[in-house]
Amino acid sequence: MKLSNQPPKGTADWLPAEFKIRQYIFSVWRQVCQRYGYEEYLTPLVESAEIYRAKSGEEVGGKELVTFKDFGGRELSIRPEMTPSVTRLVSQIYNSAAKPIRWFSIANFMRNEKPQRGRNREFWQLNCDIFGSSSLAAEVEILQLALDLMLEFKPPKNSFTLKISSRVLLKELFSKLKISDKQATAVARVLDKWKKLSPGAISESLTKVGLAKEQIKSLSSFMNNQQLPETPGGADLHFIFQALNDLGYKNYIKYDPTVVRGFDYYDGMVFEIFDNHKNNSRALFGGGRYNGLGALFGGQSWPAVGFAPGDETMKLFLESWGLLKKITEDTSRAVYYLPLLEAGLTKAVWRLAKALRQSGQQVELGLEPQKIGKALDYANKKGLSGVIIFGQEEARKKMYKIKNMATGKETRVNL
RNA sequence: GUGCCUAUAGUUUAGCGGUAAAACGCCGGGUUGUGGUCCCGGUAUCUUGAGUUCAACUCUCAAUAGGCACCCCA
Repeated sequence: MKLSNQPPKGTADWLPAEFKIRQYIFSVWRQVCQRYGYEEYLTPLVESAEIYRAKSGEEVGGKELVTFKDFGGRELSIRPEMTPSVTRLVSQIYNSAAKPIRWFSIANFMRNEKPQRGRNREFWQLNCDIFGSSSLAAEVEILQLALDLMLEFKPPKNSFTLKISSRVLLKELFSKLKISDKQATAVARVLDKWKKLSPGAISESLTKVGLAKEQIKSLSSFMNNQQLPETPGGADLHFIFQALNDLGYKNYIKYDPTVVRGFDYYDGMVFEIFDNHKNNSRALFGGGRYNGLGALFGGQSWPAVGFAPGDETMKLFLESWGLLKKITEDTSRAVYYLPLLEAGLTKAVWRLAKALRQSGQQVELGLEPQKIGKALDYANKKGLSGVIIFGQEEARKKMYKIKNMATGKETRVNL
């Protein structure tokens, strides 16, 4: 029987060329986070399945969950998101840790869903969070971090927009309109799709939830108003906008009441970063404040604000705006090729390779005897920066030559 | 879960009812210690199964795989 050499559906192999791209994205992420003083952490690939069932919602914590049973009959899941794991981690150390806690991680996740453009079953995410601060300064920092993560890739002007709103605004509005807590969740779901659904479909859905015409009208005028409402929640957002404007991010940020986000656990500021490219018009990633989750593990709750960009959407953004050319076009490697020009020199060549490596050089060794023409051809195709010529002639003179593949120049080095 | 599209060398694609082309890649040679160019050669049960036909890579149906959109979500 012939086995398929394709990776499982919804997963991807990273050949060296692809690996280079991912490494580039990850290293930019890591650098920017460290610049803000964030510390890196990692949790196990699997967690008890019930953590996700309790928290991640019907799809992500339900049929999209990849689970198996261990020998003790415990049901485990491959993580579909980081938030429950990091919440579990923080709950262990929260009381004794110096606050605020600033953490980030770069990890892979699995969701058993139908793959499509920008969405795979296995994907990687950066997770950034601040735990233990209720100050609006935490919101400002998280948003600034999100902006800097984008800007570090040197995107063109107007290539993306940070859209900000707050769940508090909805809360205030719901209370004013006398919408019950029971209705609130369902109403928020509908509002989340404001731009996708037609006005008719929206009022139909809202009527189904039990809202009166007047209530729907008020909701609609709120959603279409580009001005911040004059409420405590609006004042908080105003403070955030003011701070980001002062820091020079004015051109990238915008108030947008249609940003609601699907997850129920958001209870303060929420935001999404939109790709403005016409081929790729979508939310790249989002996040916000979620203060209530700590209680999941029995303890008290604590303030938290964070976000999580994914590797696939980020790569599409970079590709669309032509920001990966430098990475993909430069195939050169600072590696020397040391061919075996004579079978009799095998041991001497191995010793030379060892010595060069010990001095810090990257050396790729020829495994079988090879003509010098072939060796140069090989180094060329692999994009290696130089070839170390060490044959009978050189051995006799107790020296070797380094040939620079770009310039063709040879340098003699005595052994 | 719903809908649409696609399937030909390693890769990207052409092709016509009469037994397969190109480019690039890879391997070998031209060129036995000096590369990138050039030249020559090699590299395909046309996804699988059934049907229509004298004849199917080409038409029909099914299966399988992949992609895209919805749903959901980052």
